Amino acid sequence: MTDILSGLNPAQKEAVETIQGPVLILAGPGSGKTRVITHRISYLAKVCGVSPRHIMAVTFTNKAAKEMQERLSVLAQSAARDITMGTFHAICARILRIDGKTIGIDTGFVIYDQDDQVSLVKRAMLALNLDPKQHSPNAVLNQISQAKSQMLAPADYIKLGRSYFEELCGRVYERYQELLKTSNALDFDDLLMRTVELFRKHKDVLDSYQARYTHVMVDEFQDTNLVQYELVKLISGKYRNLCVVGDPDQSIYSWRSADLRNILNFEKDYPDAKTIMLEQNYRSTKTILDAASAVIAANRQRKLKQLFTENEQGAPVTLAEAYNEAEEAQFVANEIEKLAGRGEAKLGEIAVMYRTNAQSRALEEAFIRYGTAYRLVAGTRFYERKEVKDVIAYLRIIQNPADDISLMRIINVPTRGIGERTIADLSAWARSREISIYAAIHELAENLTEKPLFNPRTTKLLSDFHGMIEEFRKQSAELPLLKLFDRVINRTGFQEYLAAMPDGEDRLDNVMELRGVAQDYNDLPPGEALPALLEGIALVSDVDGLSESGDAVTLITLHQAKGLEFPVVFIAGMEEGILPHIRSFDDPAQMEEERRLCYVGITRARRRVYLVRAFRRAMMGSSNVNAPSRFLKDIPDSLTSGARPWKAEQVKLHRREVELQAEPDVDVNQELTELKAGDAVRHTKFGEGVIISAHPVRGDMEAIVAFKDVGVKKLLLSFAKLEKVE
DNA sequence: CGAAAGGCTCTTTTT
DNA sequence: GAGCCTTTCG
Repeated sequence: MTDILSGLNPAQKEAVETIQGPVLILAGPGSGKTRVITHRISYLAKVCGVSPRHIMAVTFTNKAAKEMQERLSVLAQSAARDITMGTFHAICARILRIDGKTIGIDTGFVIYDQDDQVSLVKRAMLALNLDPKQHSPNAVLNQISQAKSQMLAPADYIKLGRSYFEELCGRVYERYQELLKTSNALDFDDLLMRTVELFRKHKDVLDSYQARYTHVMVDEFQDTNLVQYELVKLISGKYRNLCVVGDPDQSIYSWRSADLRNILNFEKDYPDAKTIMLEQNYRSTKTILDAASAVIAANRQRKLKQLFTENEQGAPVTLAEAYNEAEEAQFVANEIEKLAGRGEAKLGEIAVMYRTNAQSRALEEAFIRYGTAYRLVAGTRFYERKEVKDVIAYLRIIQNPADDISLMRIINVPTRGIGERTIADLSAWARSREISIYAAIHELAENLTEKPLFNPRTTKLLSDFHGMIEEFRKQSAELPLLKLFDRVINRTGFQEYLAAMPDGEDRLDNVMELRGVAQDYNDLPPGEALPALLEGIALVSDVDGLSESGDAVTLITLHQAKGLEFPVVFIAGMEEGILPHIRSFDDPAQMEEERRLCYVGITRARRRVYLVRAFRRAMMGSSNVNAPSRFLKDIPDSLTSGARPWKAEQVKLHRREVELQAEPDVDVNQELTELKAGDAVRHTKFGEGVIISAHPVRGDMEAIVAFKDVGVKKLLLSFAKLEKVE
């Protein structure tokens, strides 16, 4: 047991040993937080003899939960598995599967993701004769989600409604909940809110959970919302051994209703709480820590910490600038090649971080050109692909035919002659009777309606579809999951349908990848495998797929990077409008969050940080000139090296230099590079024109040319037969 | 009804 | 630049 405490500093030791009552651990970046949590659990189990069954540990991602479980090597595997560990959403889903029926939730419920939620909002709006083009369904959904995060039922929300928009959202919210109910579905917020509802309405259920969980721990507490806080208050209510760990400076999810007040007010809610500060950083060099501190120091909403490190000074933070995002990416790829070449860092030790997902594209292209291995952290993007979602929709319908959103997705995919008109009529009819669409089809197919709603042809089509789904449903109880999966792919004609598409092979690959995911569940009994698979899919997070294996550069958003660390970190897009993001400009609170985001990024690094910016950046088609990020100016010169300050002239000079550089792996045809903006040219087919712009692309030159007769064209100069005209 | 083509909006971040 | 929706034609 001494080994559990050995190697910990006094603050860490205190955090591990304080197991009675409420505890707030304020853990700066790199302060050994994860270590403290795992040691604390080990300590509880091994030293204090607390049964793992009585411990709950809430993590921010599934990956964090899995890793923690692995790190609990002091404990036997089976003991580690007995600990309730996972994200709030996963834990709540488990609770509702077991006890949800007490508040009227069917155990077979499906979980709606963002995509499904938007579709559902649209349906709700259409049903209310509201135009989804007038009010963005996304904005409405946002309001609904906010309401749910404050545990406001539609009626409560409507009462509060002040503006016209809020009144509208209230009505949509009401209908939205009705649709969820008929679809036997819960959205992400429901998982949390309805668990609270369960506990509040059914004291006996709450009692049983309270009796079980003598010790509750919550990681990343700064990113919890009010419902989540309420949840842990309830669950830990009997024993009050609640330990929350977090860092207000790393709170970056307010847009998801995370509420900084949770952590700032914890001591008020629990006056007897013990607060422990972990202030020694073991991760970063002194320089990196100083730079990060300089950035965060400008925030007003803070709980002050005195971070320090005994690590060496280390290299200065490298500042770099590029003309545009392509050049920025090239700089990053080039620099990584140098680092790897010098043996300074392996590819797997390097991460490139950015504010928006769209920024990954240019970086990927550069890495492809350089032949640099990389992995893009975007696991859920895979599940967002059409073909993947379609197959999932079939699987969901099999488990839960009431799922209208999934049904609408696939009722005519692949096309089977059930058109828009039919679907509209069907859905209106179902709504008028307050039954699900599938239930309506069922009645048609079984001839349960008094008078025929559709012509014989349509009725036949619908009843064929019904027969097929019924067949699947019967098989799902008998067949192993993979067999069922294959049956669905074949019987629906999905395979041929994809094969016939232009990019069919890729899409088929994706479906096969999904099959690979299903394989993990294949050993479960037929009745259990499908629900388990669907729940697994619904609750994955992006970083969950991030594997340690393979030597590759990690491309990751700043949000996803929270909780991770890398020896070398690049942050790309250090520009006004990107980081800080333009949407935060008019709101000081949001601006502070951008600052925290920057802070999180810098503090991920152990040895080296590069902050890179582009002078010009293409966004949503058009190209903008961006000023350097204000955060760069907060880092003292003494900590940095590289380009500064930025002047337009310098950028232009730099640009010229880079243009003169040959591409790294391909020789650009000298003749091609001689064509430049303003040159008059002649094309064999398009006739005469003028070059508007020319820039290098993958060892080639791409030119935008305005032709006299045929208008503006984009051409690759190696292919296009362009002749210079004097 | 279905395929193809053109026009439109959107992108912050995600369990 | 891309996915989604609408329009148009067969």
